[in-house]
Amino acid sequence: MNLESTLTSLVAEAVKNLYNFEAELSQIQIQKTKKEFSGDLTVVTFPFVKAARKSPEQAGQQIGEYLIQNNRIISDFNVIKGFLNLNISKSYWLARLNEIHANPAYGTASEAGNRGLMMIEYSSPNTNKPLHLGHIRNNLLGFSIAEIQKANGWEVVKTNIVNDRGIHICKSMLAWKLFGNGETPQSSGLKGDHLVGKYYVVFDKAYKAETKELMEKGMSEEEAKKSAPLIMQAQQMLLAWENNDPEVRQLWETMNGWVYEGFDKTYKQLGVDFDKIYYESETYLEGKSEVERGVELGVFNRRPDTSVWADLTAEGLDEKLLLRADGTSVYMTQDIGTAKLRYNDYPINKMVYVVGNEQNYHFQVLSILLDKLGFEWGKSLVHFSYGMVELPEGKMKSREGTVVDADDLMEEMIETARETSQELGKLDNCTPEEVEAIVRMVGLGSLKYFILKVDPRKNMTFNPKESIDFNGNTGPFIQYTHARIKSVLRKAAEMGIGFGKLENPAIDISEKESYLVQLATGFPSIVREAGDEFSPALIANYIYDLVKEYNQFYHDFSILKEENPDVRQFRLVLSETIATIIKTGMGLLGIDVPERM
RNA sequence: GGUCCUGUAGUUCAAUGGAUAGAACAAGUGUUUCCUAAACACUAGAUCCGGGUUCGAUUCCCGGCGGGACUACCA
Repeated sequence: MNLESTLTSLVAEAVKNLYNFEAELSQIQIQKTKKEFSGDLTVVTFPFVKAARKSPEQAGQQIGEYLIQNNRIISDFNVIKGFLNLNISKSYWLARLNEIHANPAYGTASEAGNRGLMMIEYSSPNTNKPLHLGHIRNNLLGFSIAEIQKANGWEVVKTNIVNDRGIHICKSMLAWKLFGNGETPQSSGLKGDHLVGKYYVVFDKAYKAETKELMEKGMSEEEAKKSAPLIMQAQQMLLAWENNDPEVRQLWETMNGWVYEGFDKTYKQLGVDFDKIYYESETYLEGKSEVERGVELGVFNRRPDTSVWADLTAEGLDEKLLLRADGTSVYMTQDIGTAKLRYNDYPINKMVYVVGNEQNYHFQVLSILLDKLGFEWGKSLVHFSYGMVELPEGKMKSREGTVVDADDLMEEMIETARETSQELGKLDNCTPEEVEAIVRMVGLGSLKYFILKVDPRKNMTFNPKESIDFNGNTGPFIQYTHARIKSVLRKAAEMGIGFGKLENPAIDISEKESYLVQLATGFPSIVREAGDEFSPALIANYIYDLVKEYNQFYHDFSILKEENPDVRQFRLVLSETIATIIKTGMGLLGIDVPERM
């Protein structure tokens, strides 16, 4: 039983005995004492003053006295208005520190997978262009949430649905065929996804030129866009693809293959991975047959022009198209099919989609449609919706070339980390391999932390210059603290100073130190909360707090020179504990922490 | 028009309904015989507006105003 719940029942008991009042557990609020006040934990006594018929101060005083008489953990208390501040005994904190220190998996669930199977879809790229900054947020959030849910006892299947078919890839294919001169990743030296993306841009330019020309001949913009030769050829290509035209299929396989090679490198650099990849080309037919089934069930209806619609006006939404008049499927159709296949493949207890908030409506509809089709899990799917990433100059627009490319950005972050550590002479004693590994961890850590510390729902501004900062609430600041602690511990080992279980409960530790232990004891509940709320930001900000507190206390403190061996041992144990929490916590964010830097 | 998200220092971000709304960046000044100064300390500045619920509201509810997304026979 943890301290909070012990105290909660104690307070309930106190209130009952003192005032003959049966408090509900939710009325008893235990919180960390604010830094400016003396004490470790605070009981809010406002809810009891009515029943007690006492002033808040008197009630606090009485409850405090009761607690101190009936419990050895509490050593002292003070009352300010309706707040009863409790001091927890030092020996309690020492005992807790021993417990935490002895558990290398501290903060993560002891039994893996006992809560069921959670499938988490994230990334979900189109194959016509490389990944950009927006995908980075998606990938980092998806991966981190998966790690956090694992730590909370879920079995997790990470999945990716690749949009490998459709008009977009046909545009790239057509442009490559017409203007590519047989260029390949090998011949051009371009990464595969970048090469295919290049031809997507080529298409767009040529297409624009065509529509402009048509408009100059007096055609309306809408008409011109529809009848430009290039777009018509692309549509024909899509049709040929659906009809299994061997030549088109061959080109499609080749170009998608290039893209996958490129994506693999990006994913690897970013440190994310998947357990199962679905391809839309393999799932979209399933969606069509599900929609047909819906028509037979009478939950969808077919119009005279043979297109199929779902009427969602009863749910306060509009009507939604599911199959076009020509029988081809739309995005929604495919998602229905993919969902069904997934549930056939895995015994899923919870399905999570990590997809941007521009698709909130889509998932609202998907949930209802699956429910209408009779899937009992339809209603309970989770759309983990996150906000857009904007640049200081505004939104990213591919047309205006303001998109930040994922590969370039990662490379830039690593280079900056390299330059900074060179300037500071930090890595002079390291081998080239070590340097490489460290600057990579730091550069990527900086990027990842910057993105994950923000509430996912909010749109965020990414400033490439400011993000490459190594001070303040940043990844490198946390990594640095970890490295520094490790350095002290190495030194201790060299000096032959051992430290294990703390035996002497009588040593005098300061308020600050017991506060640090207290913060450390809060780690598991933070992990749990982050799981419940799907919030990596919670963990990020907790670790920053911990690190900041630790630095304030130890920045000029010579642990190894401490004369009293018991105190020295305590500080080493505390430091190592904090290093472990940093490592575990950052691990949940997908961020590596170096042993030295 | 409709649905959903969002509004906190100059900027980027915090705050289970609780105490004097926290950090960081940016500016200035200090602190290294020491384990790593990529650090630490000190100095100013903010809850969009109006109601309601409550002992108590940045938080919950209602109404404005501002920002964003969606509302495609695109994916």
